Parts: sequence; C-alpha cells; structure tokens
Amino acid sequence: MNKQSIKLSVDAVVFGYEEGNISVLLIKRKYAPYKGKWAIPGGFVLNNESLEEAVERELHEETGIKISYLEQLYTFGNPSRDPRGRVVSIAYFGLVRPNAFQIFASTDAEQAQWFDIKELPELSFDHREILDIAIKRLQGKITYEPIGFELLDKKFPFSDLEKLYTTLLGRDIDRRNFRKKIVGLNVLDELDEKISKGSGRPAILFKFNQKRYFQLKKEGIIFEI
Amino acid sequence: MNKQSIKLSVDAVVFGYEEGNISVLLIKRKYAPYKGKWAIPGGFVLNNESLEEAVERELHEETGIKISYLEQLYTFGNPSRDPRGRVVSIAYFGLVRPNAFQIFASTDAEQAQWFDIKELPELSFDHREILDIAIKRLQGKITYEPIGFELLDKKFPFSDLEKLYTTLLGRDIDRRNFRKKIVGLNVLDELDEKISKGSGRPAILFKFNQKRYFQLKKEGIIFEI
DNA sequence: ATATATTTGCGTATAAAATACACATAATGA
DNA sequence: TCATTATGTGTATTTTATACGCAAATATAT
Repeated sequence: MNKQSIKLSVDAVVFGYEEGNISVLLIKRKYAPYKGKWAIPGGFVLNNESLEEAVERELHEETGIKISYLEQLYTFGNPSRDPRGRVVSIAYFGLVRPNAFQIFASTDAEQAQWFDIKELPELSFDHREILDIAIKRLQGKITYEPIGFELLDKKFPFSDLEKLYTTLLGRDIDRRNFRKKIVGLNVLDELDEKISKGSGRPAILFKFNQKRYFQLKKEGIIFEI
Repeated sequence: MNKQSIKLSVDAVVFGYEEGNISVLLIKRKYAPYKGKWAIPGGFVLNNESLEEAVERELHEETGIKISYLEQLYTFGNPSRDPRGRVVSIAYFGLVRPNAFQIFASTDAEQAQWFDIKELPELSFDHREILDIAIKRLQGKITYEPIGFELLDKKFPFSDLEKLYTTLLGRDIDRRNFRKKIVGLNVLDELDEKISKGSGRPAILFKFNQKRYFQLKKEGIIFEI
C-alpha cells in the first residue's frame, strides 16, 4: 500500500445576524487555486493542534475575528474536491453579530467580507455545498434549541427577538402565540425600562435570564414555532 | 511551517438489533497498539477513495460484512487520541440485523464479534467515547425518523415493531397509543395472514409500505413516542 | 371439556398544546 | 386633534398527546 498523502483542513461557516439580515463571512483568496475567488475561511490543520484550535486559528488569521464556540458541521472528503490533491475538510459553523467584530484580512486572504445570504458570490471548491448544508443545519437548530442570547443587545424589545426568529426561519410567525411561548419558557426577564424608536407605542425592554437560557440549551428543548 | 503529518482514518459503529437486544460489532485488534484489545472496526483512508468507500471497505475487510448505508457521525481529532501519532478519524454509524450477516475477521482483526450494548469490553483508543456519542445519536434519530424497515422481517406482527421501539428507546411505551400513531402514519400495510407464536391470540401480519416509509424518512417527521 | 394464562386488538374520555384571530394602548408626526 | 404606527394582550377552537380497561383468540394445564 502506498503511503497516505491526504491533507486535512478545516473550514468555518460563520453566519452573522443583524436586524433582519443574515450574512456569511467570506474571504477572497490571495493564492491559487481559485485566486481572487471568494471562499469560506479555513486552512490546513497543524500537527499538534486540535481541530477546534485549528478552525479558530484559521478564522482569526484570515478574517481577524475570534470565535470561541464553533460547532462541528460535517466532514467533506470527496477525492476531487480540491484541484491541488486530496484534501479532506472538517467544516464548522457558528452564528454571531457581525458588528461585534472588526474584520480584517490577512495571510491567505486578500479581503474578508460579510455577504448577505441571498446575494452570494460564486464560491471556490465545494464551498457552495458546504454553505448549503450549514444553512439547513442552522434552520434545524433553531427549532430545538433557543437562539438569541448571543445575537441581540443585552436589553432588547420583544420585537427584536421576533424579527430574529422570522429572519432565521424565513417565514412569518404569529406574534401573540410566539410571545406566549417564549414567556412560558421563563427565559426572559422583563425590565423596568422602555424604548421608543420612532413612531408607535414604546416597547418594554427584556434581557435573557442567562441561567435559564443555558439550562434550556442543555436540555435541548423542542421548540415548535 | 512543518509539513503536515496527520493520518486520516474512518471508523464504523455498527449497531445490531434483534428481538429486544441491541448489540454493536467490534473487532479484536491483531497488531499494536492495543493488540488483543477490542475496537470499533475501521482503518486508514486510501488516497483515492471517498470517505464512504473507505469506511465500507474497512468494515468489510475486518468483519466480512457489507453495509451500503452508513451515516456520518462525527470527526474525532484530539491530537493524543492515537499513541502512534496524530490520527484524525471520521466516524460513521449504521443499524442492521446481525443475523442477516455472516461475520468473519480478517486483515487487522483477529476476531469480530457482536457485543450486547450493556456488556461491552474495554475499548481501544477513544472508542468508548465514539460509541457513547453514537448511542446518543441513535436514540435521537429514532424520534425524528421512522426506523424499522431494515430491522424487521418482511412480514411482522405489530408487537415486533413495538419491541423494537421499546428496546431502542430503553423505556416502555403505551401499546395502544403507539399503534394508533403508527397506523395514523399510513406506513404499514395490513396483510391477510396471521401468525401464532406460542400462547395468546394470533397476530395479524403487517409489512412496511416502502414508498410511504421512505417518503416519511425524507420529510423527517417529528415522532414523539 | 373446561378453566386458566397469555397475547392481541381496539375505543373513549381527558388533558395539554398549537393555532387562529381582533382590538385597545401609547407613542409620533402631520 | 387626527391619522399613523408599533406594541401589548385574551379567548375560543382545533389538534395532538395521554391515560386507561376489557373483550377476543389462542395455547396449556387440569
């Protein structure tokens, strides 16, 4: 048997959510193959780092952002997925607030940029497939796990949470029933403050009850919106 | 940067279900490390085969069984998981009827054997962790996807299906409500035959309606038993 | 042959959850 | 002060899940 000559890489699909928009962080490749094309950030795993360390490092090197929790998505190993030779890639994904990060390209990336999920450029390698699988997973995830804590302001009106869900689910939900459900989970603490943005009745501000929130995440609620 | 020297392997967690027992297929390692110890079947990926080809090949080589659908489970990449050096392993899992296969050990395996899931031997590498994750996944899977077609006889009494579920879930279910639910899914065709095994009223035989069954699998029903 | 044990087959009542739906309130701006 | 806009709330209906018990058809023991 010939010696194994397979390279191992990691890729990070980082979604950004903000005010009704979902975006994904891409880099423009500085070197061949696919030089000048957009791609999901990622790169080769070093010999002595864990996969998680690798994906966080690559993401940081190429885009300047540092994310401490990325979830493993899937491993892509089609023998012809990389023109340079056999490369198997372990894809991770995460969801963040784009404005919480200053992005700047470096190392293998000529540029790093958020793209609206509906206006994606052509992607390198099999990255379009990876992204499609990540989107599916994101949609599934939201129905069995509470999401939001990391994506909203510390204090937020209920409508922000509602918008988050309609955006991620890609469809309308009944405002009253949604509120009842969330309130029933006891995951929100009502504050004494109100916020008024433009016309309309001012909204009460809420914050997440961290303890309860992480407890729910752990339990893995089923959350039929 | 040093050249990457990471090896890539695949592992197959194959569960067997039969008459109220869940087992898992293990091999006894012929060579060091962990020589003589039990392990999940698996091995290194060849340069030109896909990951799925690799895992099916290794499983066949080591245990003699040929399974065409294994689902990707998770990728394990802890730098110290293998004493020989850095080995990243992509684990797959599947569920079969043990008696449908003739197992025989070869290549790296000194022996291949089904173990009851409650009477597992000590395992090599991080295989215990892999197995635990596979078990969790199996339990989750059964609640959002119909399972059974591949695990029961072509014609079977309802009680066989019931036993399958109680076994995989590890708890009792209400016989009447379970039957109502399954019948409501229209996934079974009632036959004109009956079967009598020992004492008790003879049972009507059913078969799965293949078309409907695979449609449900595809749709991904949520199936609160 | 009769009684007993065993397994299958089935229906109904109750509780819980999901859904559908409309109007009052508190602000802004013309 | 009137129109507009966004927020906040309750109730009725439908659907789904759960709880629960008894009759039918067979084998086995007496």
